Amino acid sequence: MVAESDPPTRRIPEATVARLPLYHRVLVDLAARGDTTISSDQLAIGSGVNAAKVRKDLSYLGTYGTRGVGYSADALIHEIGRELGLTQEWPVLVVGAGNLGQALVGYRGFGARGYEIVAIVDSDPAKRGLEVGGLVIEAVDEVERIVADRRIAIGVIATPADVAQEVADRLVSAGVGAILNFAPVVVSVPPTVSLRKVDLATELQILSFHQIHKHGTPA
Amino acid sequence: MVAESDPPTRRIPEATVARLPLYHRVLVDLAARGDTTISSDQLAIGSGVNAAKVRKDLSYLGTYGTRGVGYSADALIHEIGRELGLTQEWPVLVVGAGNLGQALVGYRGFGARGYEIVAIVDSDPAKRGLEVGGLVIEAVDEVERIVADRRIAIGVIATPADVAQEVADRLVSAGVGAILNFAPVVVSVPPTVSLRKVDLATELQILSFHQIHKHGTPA
DNA sequence: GCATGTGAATAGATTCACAGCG
DNA sequence: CGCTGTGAATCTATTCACATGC
Repeated sequence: MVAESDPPTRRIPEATVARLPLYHRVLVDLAARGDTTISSDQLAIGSGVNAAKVRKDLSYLGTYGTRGVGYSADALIHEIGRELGLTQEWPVLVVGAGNLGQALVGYRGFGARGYEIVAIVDSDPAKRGLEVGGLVIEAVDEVERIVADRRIAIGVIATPADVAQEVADRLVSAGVGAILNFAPVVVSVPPTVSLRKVDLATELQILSFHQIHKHGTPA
Repeated sequence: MVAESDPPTRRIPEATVARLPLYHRVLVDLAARGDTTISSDQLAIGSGVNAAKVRKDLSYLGTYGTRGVGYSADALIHEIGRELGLTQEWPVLVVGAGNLGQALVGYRGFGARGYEIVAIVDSDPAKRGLEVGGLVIEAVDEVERIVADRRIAIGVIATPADVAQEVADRLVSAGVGAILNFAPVVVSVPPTVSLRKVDLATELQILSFHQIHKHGTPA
């Protein structure tokens, strides 16, 4: 006989990964209201996705539900949190202390615990030494030191587009393993580095596309 | 014989729509450098996607390329711009004048022309009348008037999560047809309204997921 | 009985590979 | 000959529908 020891941890599809943070948030909310058991239907309603999808997504994590009953809120919160890395601290470095960079620093909590911005740098010498949201703006030259000293794994690019690639290169060679890019330009990084993009202009353009193409084509 | 009049405008897949802004930006950049003809390979390199995908995407718009040559930069820029609605003005209303709302207003140009923030409102009476980025913060009660007077089609939610749904409802009933939601919560809107979400915490969590699951599972 | 968990079916997106045409 | 445009193949994601087990 073949012993089936630990749950073989199936590979989690990317689309599922993108929904886990959502589920986590909804679960925390429901648990805060006192719900201790949560059905896929409740989770589906709270997160705006189909219940079958919820179940399929959660099945990739293992078997945390009870048939006829639902999922244990605590167990699921714990498990999703573990997968997402919410059990550890993720100090974040922001590059670029313009409008956006400063807002990010001011955005205390960042909507989620564990992701604290611990440093912000800018290439403009005039900005150096200024305080923003409790942090002192440092020089870009300090990136390597900051990443090493503070064990930074995630860098945020909040610079103008034209320097974004060079900033990305610098973050990567300083040892950052993940980058969140707000600059409206495609940056490339080695395959070992994770990269995500947040692009306001793109979002607005997608919205106006849909406005224009509302079912009966308007004027 | 059957006359085939205008290009039957195939339905553009959502994944393609999301890439059109990217192509547009790359094309504008290349055209600014003097390139008048652009191949799918060049576009692919500039936008970081596969060349076959570029061609397939562009084929949904119609036939704008010349075999053996490439695409006319001007023609493509014009056509993509038309699809995305870049030929018209899209006045934007921001709800919430906290850190993020103020940064958005200050983010002049918004990375793209045509999407100008023309008003910002906040529920806090103490903020009313303050100027931010050339705009005076108005009361939330003014939303209906502002949307009607300024012909606002796109609303941006930059409030805390707990009021996001009520803000969304208000924007919808005021007549806004598209919403960009920055609050870390799922809001629902009628199917006639387009909705997109930008969620910093989610992005960071996806990044840390990938950090943790870097091929050889680390400690 | 009831809600999970999951194979099977379907839909959607990406990639391949090459015919078609300037 | 080179690059577009596109059917066909593949891969990924979603949805269905029901067997499974508390």
